[in-house]
Amino acid sequence: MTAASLTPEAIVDASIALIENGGLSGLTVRRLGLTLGVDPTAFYRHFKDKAELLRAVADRIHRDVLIDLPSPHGAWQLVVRELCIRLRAAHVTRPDLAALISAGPPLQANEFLVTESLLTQLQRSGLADPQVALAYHALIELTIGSAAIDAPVAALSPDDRLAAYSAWRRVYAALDQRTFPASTTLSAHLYTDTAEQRFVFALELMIAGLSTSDRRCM
Amino acid sequence: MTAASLTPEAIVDASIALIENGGLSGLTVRRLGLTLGVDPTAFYRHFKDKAELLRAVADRIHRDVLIDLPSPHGAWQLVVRELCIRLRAAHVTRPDLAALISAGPPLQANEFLVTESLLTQLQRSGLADPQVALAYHALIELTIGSAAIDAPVAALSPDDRLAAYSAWRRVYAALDQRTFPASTTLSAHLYTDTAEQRFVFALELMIAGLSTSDRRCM
DNA sequence: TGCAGCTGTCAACAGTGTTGACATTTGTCG
DNA sequence: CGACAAATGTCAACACTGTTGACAGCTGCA
Repeated sequence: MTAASLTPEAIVDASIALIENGGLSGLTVRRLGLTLGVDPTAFYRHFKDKAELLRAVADRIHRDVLIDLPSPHGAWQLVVRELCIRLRAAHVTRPDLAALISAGPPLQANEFLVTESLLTQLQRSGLADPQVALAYHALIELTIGSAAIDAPVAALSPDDRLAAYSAWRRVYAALDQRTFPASTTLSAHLYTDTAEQRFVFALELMIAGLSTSDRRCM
Repeated sequence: MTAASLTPEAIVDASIALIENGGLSGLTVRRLGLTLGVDPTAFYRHFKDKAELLRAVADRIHRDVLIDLPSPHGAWQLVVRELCIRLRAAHVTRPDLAALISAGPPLQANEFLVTESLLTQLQRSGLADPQVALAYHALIELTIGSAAIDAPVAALSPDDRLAAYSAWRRVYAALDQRTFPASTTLSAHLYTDTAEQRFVFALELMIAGLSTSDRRCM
């Protein structure tokens, strides 16, 4: 037992701090020991692996998704919307972390809770059970995928981010107009606003699709 | 200038081969030199970085997305559907590779072509230009995100994959029925069929949403 | 012929995750 | 209370990783 100077919680805290400035690659076993004032390998007394640590970090991040969720009895569309926006935000603020959420069931407590919340809301939509499950997968893939893609940009300062966006628009605008007519024409509308706004558009698209019963119009 | 025994093309070929069995982490500079029968550091004569190599690999993968694309003059919904399915397939067969496609404009030729194709089709939908751009972002995030999430599972053998899926269903089924009523009830419908089928459901949902003009029904 | 540049080789550096042996402290039980 | 066992932190080391610099050889061109 030993009145351990180190606890799993403290290690996860330090890990998140390291990730928040420096990205996922900023979290190394040696740096972890350094910030905790402890030998690097002491970490292995509390976690089997670095992978196990990362799972614990992911779970900690999921913890904040559910607190103060506005009444789960409103329109299911709004609750689902809010849930997904929060889930994305939780991932996007920790660069690269979403990338390690592979397919598969959650292995930690808080992940189960998020899943349960989403499924509960989708059940209220009146969809049949198989469709509820499909809708769940669809929302998760969009949400986590969006976070994984945007995380590197989200790590930039607001100024740098806007600069990056306008630079990217310019890349499309500078293409040859003959071979890339659509790209050049639309360049002014690509990467506008924030990545979250663009995500919300996609999310509402998907939720709207779930709301209409006759959704097989192709 | 020396009848180089090594070419960028050959290096990219070997890199893809290494990635296809062993995932992204299977591609190391030393292993690359080993399979090419050459000193590991010879690689740096043709690429500035490993990052530059990865960008070249990504572009090579995008090359296969557009070939033999069925008539780009059919219903735009069907062409977009096919494009996204191919794009996802191209990424999912190379584990972890989708993860390195961060936000931002393509930097290589073939990526520009894929973007141009998608934008062209979306223009045919009759949406206004800003909505076309938003739709493009939405589809890309869903497609690449889905690939990034499913890639690790796709790397398994078919048997192992089905085994994993049923194991995951069992995880949800085994939860406490009181605190996780939705998860336990729906466990039989989670992770059914293939990941691609589930993706197609999400994709059709989104395309259907784009097809209806009055899509703001929340 | 000679020079210049491209190309592959070798040794080395700083960094990574991880393991084993060792020492110390702590809690539990006879 | 004393002794044993478990838990915890320390240290050195291993097998990796990407990357750099100096060196040597070959090529093509002036």
